[in-house]
Amino acid sequence: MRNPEKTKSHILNTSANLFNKHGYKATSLSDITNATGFTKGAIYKHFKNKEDLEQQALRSLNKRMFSTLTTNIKQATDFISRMNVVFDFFENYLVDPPFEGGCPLLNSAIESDDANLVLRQQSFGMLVNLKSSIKRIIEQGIKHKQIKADINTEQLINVYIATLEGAVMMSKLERDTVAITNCIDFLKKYNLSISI
Amino acid sequence: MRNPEKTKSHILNTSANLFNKHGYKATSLSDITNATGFTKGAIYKHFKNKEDLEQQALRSLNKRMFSTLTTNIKQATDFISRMNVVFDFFENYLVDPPFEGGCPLLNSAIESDDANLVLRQQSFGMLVNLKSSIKRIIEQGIKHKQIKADINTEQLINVYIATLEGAVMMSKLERDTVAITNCIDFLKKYNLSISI
DNA sequence: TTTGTTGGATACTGTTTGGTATTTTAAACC
DNA sequence: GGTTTAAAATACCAAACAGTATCCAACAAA
Repeated sequence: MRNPEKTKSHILNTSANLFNKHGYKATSLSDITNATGFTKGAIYKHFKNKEDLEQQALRSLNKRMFSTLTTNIKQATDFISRMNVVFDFFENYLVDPPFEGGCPLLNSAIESDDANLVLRQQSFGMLVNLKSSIKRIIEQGIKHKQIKADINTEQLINVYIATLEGAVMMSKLERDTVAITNCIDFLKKYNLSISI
Repeated sequence: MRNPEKTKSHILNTSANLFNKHGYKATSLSDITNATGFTKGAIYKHFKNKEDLEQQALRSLNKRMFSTLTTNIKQATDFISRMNVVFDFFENYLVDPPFEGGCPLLNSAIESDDANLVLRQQSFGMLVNLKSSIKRIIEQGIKHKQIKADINTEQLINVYIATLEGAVMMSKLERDTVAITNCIDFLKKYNLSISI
């Protein structure tokens, strides 16, 4: 029962989880072979080298992350409920995680430095995507007069993301959801204050 | 010209910078010997093993972090200016960094997992310290009627730290101080809104 | 049934890793 | 000035690492 595509996606998914949970540098090929049940032969059949696997794994996490986020945003109809989707999404990293290890954007951003240029660029790209998703929500909110028009959009985007990502870090470190729920409550209250 | 104490502190400081910049796992002993000019003999004379060095290095970063923060807080006299000290402190991670690589709390919190228990506990301890520093500022602010008494102290602490840490991550990734200055501006405006 | 192709296992390699044993060398003391 | 002590350099080690070469076995096509 051979299924090369399934093999590749299995390696990709499990290694993505390992990378996100333990770090890219800290996850060795033998960790991956142990977790997948496949051997190095299978890995090097489908991926050029470990760096390539790391990049494709992060891209996979990226896709998983944004596919659920954007579909959920689309189902919401106004500013408040759309932002609540974003909040739920971050809260789920701790309450009902789609994969272990917290937010892949946060993790890859912190780990990647100049020695790991491509990974850095991918993290950067994820941040750009997240920003533009939120930007759309805010601009729609202004356009449809759901929130005040005089808000500083770029600033608010940065505040949302910083607060949520920082809260994920805190709640993960404390193994306690208080930080993330506190931050979300705060942001929700703020959203009400700018609502019309 | 031998000076064992100086040797130890030199190894400690340079390795702390390397750990904070490139990661604990990613920094090898040969990286440290190259950066310090000393050999493994010197390292293992002063430190039990690499793990011990990592822990002492993080403790050193912790001290450096909180010594400047607490002395600066003491010099401020009211809630607004004390919180501005905290904001400046975080902003300096990007504007005038005391050491490379950003916030050691954030970095060690993200990298450390169950495989690195002691490092995790140290990160946790740093977060606890930071929280209690801010808690004191808020409580003093309430006590001296500088801010409203009905604010949710624990929530606000979490919001401050999350926003600042998240902003450090963003600004570091973007190589741009906009995120951190935006977040600080937002928090300053909030502080004004709760001031009496 | 045989043959060609390719997915995946196995065996192997050179390098780097953290760590140790030993040696050299600088200072301290008598 | 010779001897002791300890700091640091050197030389080594086994294990782990990423990566490669080879081999085997499953499927497809003939």
